Amino acid sequence: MPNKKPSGNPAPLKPADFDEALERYREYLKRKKLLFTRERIAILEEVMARHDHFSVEELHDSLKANGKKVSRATLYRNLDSLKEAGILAEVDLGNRHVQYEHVLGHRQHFHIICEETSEIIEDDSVEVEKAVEILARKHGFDVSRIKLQIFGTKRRK
Amino acid sequence: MPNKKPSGNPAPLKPADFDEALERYREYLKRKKLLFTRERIAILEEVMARHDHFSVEELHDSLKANGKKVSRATLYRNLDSLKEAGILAEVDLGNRHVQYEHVLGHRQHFHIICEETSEIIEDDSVEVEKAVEILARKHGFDVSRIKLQIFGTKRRK
DNA sequence: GTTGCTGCAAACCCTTTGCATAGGA
DNA sequence: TCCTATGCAAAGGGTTTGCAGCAAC
Repeated sequence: MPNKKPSGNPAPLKPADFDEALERYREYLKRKKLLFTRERIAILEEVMARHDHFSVEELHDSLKANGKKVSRATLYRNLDSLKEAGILAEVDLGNRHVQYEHVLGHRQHFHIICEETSEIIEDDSVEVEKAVEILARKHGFDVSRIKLQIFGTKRRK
Repeated sequence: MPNKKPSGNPAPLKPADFDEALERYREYLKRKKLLFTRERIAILEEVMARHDHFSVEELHDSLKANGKKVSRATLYRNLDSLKEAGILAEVDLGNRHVQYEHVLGHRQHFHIICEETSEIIEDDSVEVEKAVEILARKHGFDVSRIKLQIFGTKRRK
């Protein structure tokens, strides 16, 4: 099933978010004793510039389109560090492809996926968060990340 | 990260569940004008007999171990129909491998995943379900399936 | 008997890896 | 300069597909 652009209430990305991401990534790299390379910055820029869900291939394409030459191998080698740094997250949209979205500058949000049209809505809910928190506590867990996909169909009036 | 067996409050599987699954699958196949083959039944048996999370490879192994020869190709070709019939579901345990669990005979449940030990706990929560329902309604959605993964770490006392 | 399903093996696609070279610190 | 990161191309692993034979109905 094809993917549509998400809609709903995504939190806006402030211009300062790239700087924050850069700072965070720089600290992460230093902490892990990894180098601050031109390719890593290019990938970070591209990740922060995209506000949709994208595959590795699409990220590779948009890097190329913007004149930033980064090989696929390098891309793959660096995605995990962006995840670990809390900048990037994998999303499951029910379509068997690994897709990503940047997470810095966006509120926690969940995905509501229409099984008929593949429309994707993003939204958050304090009530869901609270209920999840209570469920986790019950088992002695401290929550670090919630992945929620709601599959269903949109009612037409 | 390796996988441990899930624990928590999984609903028990009644002996009648296989019959129910068989009936449901038979109806599904008839409706879709697909044949009721020996291989399809063997796969269904194996899927219903396993109460853990399993990969396609593991399912193939246990079929073989039980003397049911089904080729990998046939296995792959039929998993989608089991999903569509509402008997099987994919689960995301954060480990980049596609895994399955049978869903018939089990209550809806969520996965709580420890990021340190990979321990997996399964449990449900009416409160979470209600909050999700409300979130979906807000966008005009009828919910058909909820996938929830809670990542965190288990507190040690 | 007809049509769809299965098994095999090859093809495919996405991701990872080995190695020589380039480039941060 | 030292050592890590990159690019390339090849390897790897999981999944899909074409085709000939086989099994449901």
